[in-house]
Amino acid sequence: MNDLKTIRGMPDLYGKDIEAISMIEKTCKEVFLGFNYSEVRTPLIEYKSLFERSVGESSEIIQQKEVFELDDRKGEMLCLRPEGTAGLVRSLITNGLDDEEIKKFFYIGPMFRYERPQKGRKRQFFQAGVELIGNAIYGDLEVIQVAKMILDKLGIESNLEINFLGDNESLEAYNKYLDDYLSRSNEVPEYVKKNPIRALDSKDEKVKKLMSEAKSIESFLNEKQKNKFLDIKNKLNELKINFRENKNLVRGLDYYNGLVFEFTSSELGAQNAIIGGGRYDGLIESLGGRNLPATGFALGIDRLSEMIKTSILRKDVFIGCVDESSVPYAQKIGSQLRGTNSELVIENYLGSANVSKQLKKANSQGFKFAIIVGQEEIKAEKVKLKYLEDDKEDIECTIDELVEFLND
RNA sequence: GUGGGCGUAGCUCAGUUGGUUAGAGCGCCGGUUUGUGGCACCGGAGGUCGAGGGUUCAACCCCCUUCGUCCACCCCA
Repeated sequence: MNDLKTIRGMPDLYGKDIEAISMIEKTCKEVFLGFNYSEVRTPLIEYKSLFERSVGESSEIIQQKEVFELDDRKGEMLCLRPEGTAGLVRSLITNGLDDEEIKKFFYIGPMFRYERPQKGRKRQFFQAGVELIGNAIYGDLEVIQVAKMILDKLGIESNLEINFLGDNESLEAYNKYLDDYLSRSNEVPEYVKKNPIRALDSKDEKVKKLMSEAKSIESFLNEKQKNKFLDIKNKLNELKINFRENKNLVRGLDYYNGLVFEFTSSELGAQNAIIGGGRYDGLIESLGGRNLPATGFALGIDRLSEMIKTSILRKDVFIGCVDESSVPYAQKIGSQLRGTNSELVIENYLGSANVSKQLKKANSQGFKFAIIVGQEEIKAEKVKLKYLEDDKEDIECTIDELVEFLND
């Protein structure tokens, strides 16, 4: 009965939706490769325990059962990956790549979270991300530059927010302080009690009011950490990258520390983060690898795609036919054009509409040129090229001349 | 997991206090035009009214259940 429906939060993507998504993926890939990051493809399914150990027991992803679980028939609990970093770090360790050399990786692909869908939030969604692993000087800055370049290339307006969380010790101390501080009130929601640092970006008015009197995370940083943050801010200014310091910015995954950042957009409603990332210095070691520092970010491809409305596909030549027997000649023209220039988008019309309707189609589908072939053209070994966009005279020429013309 | 809105043609949506044959625009197909587009006109196809149950002489409309979708909480990219 309902086996023809898509399942909740996992729509079919077609038309403009997928146009925008694949264009963004292409742009991401170009930028990643341009910074010499190399691709890693890890499986969509991993042991669930991997995420319990990385993303963290206290994160909502694990807490609220936001992972799609499955049984492997041998009693092992598996799950669809809810994010990309854990799998990538796992593969680094699994394949013995966690040596001292600086490594730059990227990934693009679907992620899955069992959440209630809303604007900018699906159960299957697409992320692209980078991980910069090893003792990289100013690695935080490079990663931000990569993110910024993607947004610039896509022409997307956004705001960059940054914060500095310190190391695992200072984070722990701050969490302890908050726990203690918040326990004064009995109006603190459950999720804040479990992970007190979440009180920082809570939208709950009572929590907000309480937090306005609390100490900031800054007061738990030592001199070295404060200087590190100051240095990063100065360098961002030198790079002319605008940012806003947001002392309430925290990330939901337990492994983050040090510099964290988010690119946000006001166009997207409540789910306004389009890129989020930061440092995760302890993660590799805690998963069983070496003690290597690392930083990275993840980018929400679906969210960006909602900000791109205009069609970006270019269509060049529509080749139609007067009658069935002209089709082979039309296909010969088509394959010659494609053979000399694989960038051209060429439609060989295969339907049976009359010439007038064929031209209407060519026009409404946004082609730049149309060619209609029939017996006259075949006999004369010529083609007539019509301008659909401009009001110019038709061009009559041989196929070779046509190839030459379209390659200019 | 919580709260609220919405499910009628491929798309966007009308549909009266429950009443006979469920509509429009866009798109699609055909024609006006048997070899020439953007416009216009004419015609056509396409619906188990999301699904299941109930109330009723009668349900797209009321009730229950369920699924999907949207918005917010929450979470995060």
